[in-house]
Amino acid sequence: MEPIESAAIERGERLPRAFYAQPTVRVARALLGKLLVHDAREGRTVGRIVETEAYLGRRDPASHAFHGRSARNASMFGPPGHAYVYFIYGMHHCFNVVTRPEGVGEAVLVRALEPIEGVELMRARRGIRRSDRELCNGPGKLVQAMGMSRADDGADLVSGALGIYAPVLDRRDGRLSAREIATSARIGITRSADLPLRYYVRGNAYVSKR
DNA sequence: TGCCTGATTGCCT
DNA sequence: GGCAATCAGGCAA
Repeated sequence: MEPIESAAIERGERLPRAFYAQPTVRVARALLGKLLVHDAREGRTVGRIVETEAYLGRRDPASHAFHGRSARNASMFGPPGHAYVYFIYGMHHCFNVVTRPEGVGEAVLVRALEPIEGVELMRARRGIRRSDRELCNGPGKLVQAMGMSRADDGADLVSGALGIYAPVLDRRDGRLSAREIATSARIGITRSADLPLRYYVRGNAYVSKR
């Protein structure tokens, strides 16, 4: 993946609904290198997705959807291309992208971003003394830095203030080659802890854990 | 660098 | 009642 040249990485096309409806593992890998953009009242923040995890719904014991639909996970069962934002550990939120057709209940957790634009706004939200590397290198951190909240649960990523774009870096539109993507077990779970469903950009300094 | 722990609250096989 | 897809800070080495 190309390094950050400046704050001026050009946004390309916004990802269409069909992108999110694909198999969850494919979406989790394809999201690496894409730009998450949030236009908030205070300003725009943009981060390049460098780490994701796939959660495979009712066939995955580690997924919130494993035991079926509930009030908390309802948006996970909704149409693809919407956000699933949940509250965890009494103080943090995590941001997921809903995949597959409505009713299936699968999603991709976004675990880390490389800050691209609005870095000072991110720093203000996260605490002034933080290095760039500490702004978005974890699922709770990036939600805070991007100014997202539980209010974004269910938000449509295809239209609205929160969206994902394919950057115009080169002819590949930010797509990564297979060898640029590393795979590991998912972080912080106890069930199905051995499954290799975490994906991250190999060698990228903004990933949450090596 | 890496391990351990406290904080804090919504939700429930 | 117990646990959870986390984070930050403290301490030892």
